[in-house]
Amino acid sequence: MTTAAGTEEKIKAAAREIFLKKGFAATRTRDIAEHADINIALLNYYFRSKEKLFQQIMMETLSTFFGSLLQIFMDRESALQTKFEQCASQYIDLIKQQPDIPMFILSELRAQPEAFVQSIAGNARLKDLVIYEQIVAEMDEHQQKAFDPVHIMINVMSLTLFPFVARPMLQTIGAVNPSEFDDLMEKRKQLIPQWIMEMLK
Amino acid sequence: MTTAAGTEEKIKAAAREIFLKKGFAATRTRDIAEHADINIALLNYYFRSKEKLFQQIMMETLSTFFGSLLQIFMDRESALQTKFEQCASQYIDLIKQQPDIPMFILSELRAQPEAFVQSIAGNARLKDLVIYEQIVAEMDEHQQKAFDPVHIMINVMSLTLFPFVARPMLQTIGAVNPSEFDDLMEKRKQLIPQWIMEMLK
DNA sequence: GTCTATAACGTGATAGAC
DNA sequence: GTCTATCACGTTATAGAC
Repeated sequence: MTTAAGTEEKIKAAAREIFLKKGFAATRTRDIAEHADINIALLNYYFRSKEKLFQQIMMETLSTFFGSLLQIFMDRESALQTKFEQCASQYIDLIKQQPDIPMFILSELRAQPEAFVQSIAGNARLKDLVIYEQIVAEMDEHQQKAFDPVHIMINVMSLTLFPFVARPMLQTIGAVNPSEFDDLMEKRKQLIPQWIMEMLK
Repeated sequence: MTTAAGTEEKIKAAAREIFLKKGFAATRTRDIAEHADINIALLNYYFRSKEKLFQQIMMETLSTFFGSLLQIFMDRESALQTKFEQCASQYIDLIKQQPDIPMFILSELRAQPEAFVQSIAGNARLKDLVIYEQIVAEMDEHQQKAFDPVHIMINVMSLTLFPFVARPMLQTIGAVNPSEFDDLMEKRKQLIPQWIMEMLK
């Protein structure tokens, strides 16, 4: 019952790093074990199987990814533009620290269509969010009803997350070089809210 | 030497479908063979190895994906807004037919950082494109120099491609339901160019 | 709890008959 | 060209000693 100093967490840290980088199928338990300075037997002792370990990592990652966002979206006090600013700023900071998160979630969610549905949703549907009401109100005020408000939500996510997801491609086609990518994203913290507000007018 | 009626193409079609859906690591040659109604031996007879087959699929996919785009971007006759319209329209049509293309390219490009560099780039760097010049000119005209023109290129791609990439996630969080997704993307053919032009003012 | 050794299995690839 | 049968290997998972 007595767990050696942080062994379990050490394994999880290694698993997180490798799963996030290579995805479930391309990851070998050997790599995780080696990276955590233990052996495969111990990995299975703690987590029973590669699959179980993966699910745990996935759940925690989803929680990190959606958790902070949900608070912003449900705040009844803050103005709409403030929400967009917080959202862009917070996401860009989070993903700078763990750049593989978006790609990981998107690609593993594609592979396992239904496995994680209840862990994400279950609670809130998009149209129940405070931010969604605010978008609708803002569009009404400008007699702007030319399109579905869902586009706005999609755009916030697109403009924020896509650059991280597409980073290898963007570098390959020479759109950005590695050193200036961070500055570019820093600047987008300010630009994205502006662009989005403009779309509502 | 005599190839049986379309066997090679039949295998490639099956490989394309499965590789695009599951990626290299998660795909088994057995699945491809079964799907093509042949056996593994024949697959290796034609393509020597899983890796070789994959590379062929990848090259063709990259060519499909970037080929048509490059023509639009290099056209000296068409106006900037026209380019954005063509780009959004053409891409959305293309990806509607093969919805897995963007995710496939992005995730496999991450896995194989340098393998396909020369096949994509080699020819044109972003800043040599006609469209890039036009964006710079348009921003000058509006005394709009508040940000790097590269943001605009990134935004076109983000707004167009991200919804496809994030489709499983968007459905999971109840942002869109499967039946209305196509309509949403159809509408974006018109919206994206408008949004982008607005950003330049 | 942690290790070594090994079992059990799945996968990519080939040999050889037709 | 296409098949069946099989090999060779890598991987996950477990048994059992410490």
